[in-house]
Amino acid sequence: MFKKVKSSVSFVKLEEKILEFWKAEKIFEESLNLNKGKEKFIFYEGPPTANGAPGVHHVLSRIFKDIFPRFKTMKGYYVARKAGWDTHGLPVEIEVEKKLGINSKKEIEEIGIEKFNKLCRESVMKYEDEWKRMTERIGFWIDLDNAYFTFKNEYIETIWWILKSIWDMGLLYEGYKIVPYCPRCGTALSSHEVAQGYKDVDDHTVIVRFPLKNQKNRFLLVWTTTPWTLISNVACAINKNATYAWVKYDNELLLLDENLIEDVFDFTSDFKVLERIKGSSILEERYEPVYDFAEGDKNAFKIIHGDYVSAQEGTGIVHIAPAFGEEDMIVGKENNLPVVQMVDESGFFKSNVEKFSGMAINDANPEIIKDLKERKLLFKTQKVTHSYPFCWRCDSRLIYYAKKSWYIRTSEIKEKLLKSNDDVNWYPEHIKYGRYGKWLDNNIDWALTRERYWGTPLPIWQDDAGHKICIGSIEELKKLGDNVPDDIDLHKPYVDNIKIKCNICGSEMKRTPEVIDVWFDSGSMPYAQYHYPFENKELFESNFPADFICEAIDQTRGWFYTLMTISTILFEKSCYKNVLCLGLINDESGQKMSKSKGNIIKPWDVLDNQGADALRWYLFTSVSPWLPKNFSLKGVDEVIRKFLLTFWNTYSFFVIYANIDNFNPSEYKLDVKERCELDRWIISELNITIKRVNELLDEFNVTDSGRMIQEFIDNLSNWYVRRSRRRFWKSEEDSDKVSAYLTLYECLLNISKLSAPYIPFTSEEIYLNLSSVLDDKKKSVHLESYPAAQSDLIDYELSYKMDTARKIVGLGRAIRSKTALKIRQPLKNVVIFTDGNKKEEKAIRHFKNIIMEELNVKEISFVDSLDKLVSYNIKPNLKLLGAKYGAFLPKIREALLKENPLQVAIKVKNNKILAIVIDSIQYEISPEEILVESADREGISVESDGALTVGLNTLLDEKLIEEGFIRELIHHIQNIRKDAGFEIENTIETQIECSKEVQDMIKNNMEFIKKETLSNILSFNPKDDMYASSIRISNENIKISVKVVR
RNA sequence: GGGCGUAUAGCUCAGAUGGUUAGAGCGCGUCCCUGAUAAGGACGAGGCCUCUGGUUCGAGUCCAGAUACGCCCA
Repeated sequence: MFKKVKSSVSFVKLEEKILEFWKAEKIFEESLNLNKGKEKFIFYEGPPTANGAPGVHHVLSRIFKDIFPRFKTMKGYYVARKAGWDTHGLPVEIEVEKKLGINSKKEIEEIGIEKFNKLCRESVMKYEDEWKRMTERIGFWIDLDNAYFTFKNEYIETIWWILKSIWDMGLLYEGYKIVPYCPRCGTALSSHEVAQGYKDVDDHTVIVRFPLKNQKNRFLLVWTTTPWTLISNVACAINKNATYAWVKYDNELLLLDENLIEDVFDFTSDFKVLERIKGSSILEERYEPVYDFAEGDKNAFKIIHGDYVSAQEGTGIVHIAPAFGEEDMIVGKENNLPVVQMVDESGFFKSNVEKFSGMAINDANPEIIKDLKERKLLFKTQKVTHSYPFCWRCDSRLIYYAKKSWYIRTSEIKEKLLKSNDDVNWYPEHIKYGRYGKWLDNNIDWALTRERYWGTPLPIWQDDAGHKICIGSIEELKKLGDNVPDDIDLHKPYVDNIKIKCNICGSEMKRTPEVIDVWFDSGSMPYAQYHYPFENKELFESNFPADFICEAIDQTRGWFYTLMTISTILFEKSCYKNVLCLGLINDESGQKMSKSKGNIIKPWDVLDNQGADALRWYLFTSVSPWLPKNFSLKGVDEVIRKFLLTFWNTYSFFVIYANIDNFNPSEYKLDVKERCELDRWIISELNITIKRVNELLDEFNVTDSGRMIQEFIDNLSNWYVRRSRRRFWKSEEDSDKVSAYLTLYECLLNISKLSAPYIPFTSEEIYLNLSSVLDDKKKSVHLESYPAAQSDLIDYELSYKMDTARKIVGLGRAIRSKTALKIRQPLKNVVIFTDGNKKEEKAIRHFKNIIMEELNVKEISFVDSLDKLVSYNIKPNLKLLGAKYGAFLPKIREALLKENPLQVAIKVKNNKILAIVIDSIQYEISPEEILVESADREGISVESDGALTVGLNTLLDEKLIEEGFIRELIHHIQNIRKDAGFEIENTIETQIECSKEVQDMIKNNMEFIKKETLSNILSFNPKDDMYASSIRISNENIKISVKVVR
């Protein structure tokens, strides 16, 4: 029979046992083999970095990456799941720097790149074990043994092939752009790093007077927060659509945005607006440079237009230094402005900046302000507080700095990218043309290179004459390069040692020193994971594009973008069709989890105490995946209590009774149509659930489908099983009992399959036990087919009827609660008013037995008018009538109270005017002047929900009281049995000591009591060897003794 | 500063296409029920559905604006 089930269960232990089972029986491998050769569902794993410990947010993405492959596998698809690891980049380098106790490029180069990169390689998989352990423990099925690693030669070779393709298309170029740069560390930072370091600081902003060329006493008022950048000034930007004003002040004419006059001249009233002009009218005007390092460039020092210039702050005239600002660089390019770079890579002014030569730029600000003041060019300085980025490692101010680096001309393929995006389904949808679409719309070229060490080297060699060649494979490198070792490691410094002879001029070409952005590594995974096109051509082609990818929402600008960009360049389409975005995880109070706040929840704390299924279910169902989650351990506990345990206990109930009855479901067959209505109802509910869950999962909707399963479990446990309990208890085996067993069995078995992708452990345990009696059982629930709904078993009308019956029961129980009449006390009847709703009435009649049983009443009846349930009191609205009739009010009141309350109430209800006659004079009383209160009729108590009203007859006669008393007595005997520790199936002897009256009542109900309490003997002679307990029912003292008999 | 999202009970969340009295779970209080259950049921307290305008016979829902928070980007 079934394996014995304890109702107390440790999910953590259970899961560990299942993990061993999966491993021993190679269930994952088998689930793959099962569908080999069948239609594929293609999943791409976005590679995590394993040089840090995994957090809860990693669990989140990994379980969402798990559930769909599991679901699709059960639907018969072949779902390959190749793991991958992101292994390059600054995070790895920083980890090693920390270990070495250094933090600058200079120190790295002193140690030697060879040694440094060796340490990087070693540190990359530092937390691999913990990642593997976590991955397995949460039940994420992925092929870790054949994972791709971005640092492997084969992987890099594919990237080289991609880069060469891009090079051949003419989309790879070297440019001069602005990067966030830490002068102390000598390196550009990634945007992610910059975002970490914003701080609010007080800065001096300055307004400087720029003299217009050949126009005496006319000045531009130019605003900047970084005076040191004035050294590199080459232009001033205005907005051509804005209106500017010439303001007379101190015998000079100053130009600024008309909307900012008040702000700028707030220190004086001694100014006068002379003229207003359109911005466009002064475009191209020349001015005298404040600092001239443009070396006579013809285009420098004029007024240009900048879209972004606004009247928000400053003067509406912005100084342009293309070397130190991205927007400056862009407008600089548009206007052919020179880039004047007067700052070296360590953040010091170069030697030819006479007055400030060798000065650190941040120290130079006061000096420059002083200089401007002396030269009478300073108009005003002001303090402002704004947020500014600092280096998160060394806390020095970052600068935006023009550097040479390599770019992919993605702006040129923007239209293609937009088209690729059109074909992608985003979850949630708004990302598609919102955050992501807008990002594509504003596409700028991809800054590809980093001047770092541990990364994929850019495969471009060049000579002094600027001739360049891009290498696309190891073979090509060996062919063209000098002395390339057979086992060349494609990383720095080895690859840097290779020289190539230029085929144009014959001189020596050296590799450009940069490595590439790690995001290019991960964006290349569709190809590089299979070493395409050098190997596995067919394998790649049959696994492209992906049906499904899933990562956190911050990847819109990361992996989601780089994947799509590379595939669009190579194949003119997106390499993924469906993408699910996940929200961030905060702590319980909505705070970001961070080390400094100490509010980090470690996955193991949850996994070791509450278990993986509880965590999975919590993350799946608590809130839509893309919304931020406030993680709460209490929430996980609630999952255990409300869902897992309810499921488990229903299952345990079934197994306990099936074992007692030796019931083997595989030996019976009973068509659902021949089962009783309650059974057909729950089977219908089951199929509705199966249908909806399938539909929702096809739309990648985990949350709603999970909630549906939970609701079904609740219905199964708290209505179906509760209603059916007696059917399982009864000793004879008839078709009703068989029907009950089969129905509950089918529900549980189906739910174990339906829930398998969500809670792979618990579902496995339940499935294995329940299916053990079947001929066509599978070795694991995960090798089963996913349940498909049988639409002929769905009966929506029955659902409606049951809902209605349950509504009545709810109202009836409310009345009992209100009137303090226990359910055990039988009542005469329940009376229902449906206000003419025939459908509702039909439903109630249909389930009247259930209603009567649940409410413990003898009869059920309907009334066609509410008056039969409720009586009315009417009262004059004294506030209104008083104002109207004043002293005559008492007479009105007297007359009103003589009226028939019911008829008045009906009039008021129908909004009709009531006419009353006092002393032959007719008075008209409007409905709002009368207050109607409904009250319970004598002996009847009501509750209503909308138009539906339920009344319970609360009058008790002697017979009902006796019956209630007996039920109460039985209840107590049952409790005493339980206290005495008897088994459920034990038969007992019961002895009762009580008054004569109670004895009479017991004698009247002897057989019933004996049957209910499984008492063979029931009499009034207590003995010493029995378990005894004294109770009190309705002021009667009763002593009950019990013992087991054979 | 820009883009996107979110805002409903103390907490976590539901509330197609506008339509009676805005719901559930947790927590709290008071009862009730219980021979699968660590459970279940009833009642109660607790809601300017963030705010301000607008559209409409009617707005939590649609529109505009504001505010706060989050994410992304400057």
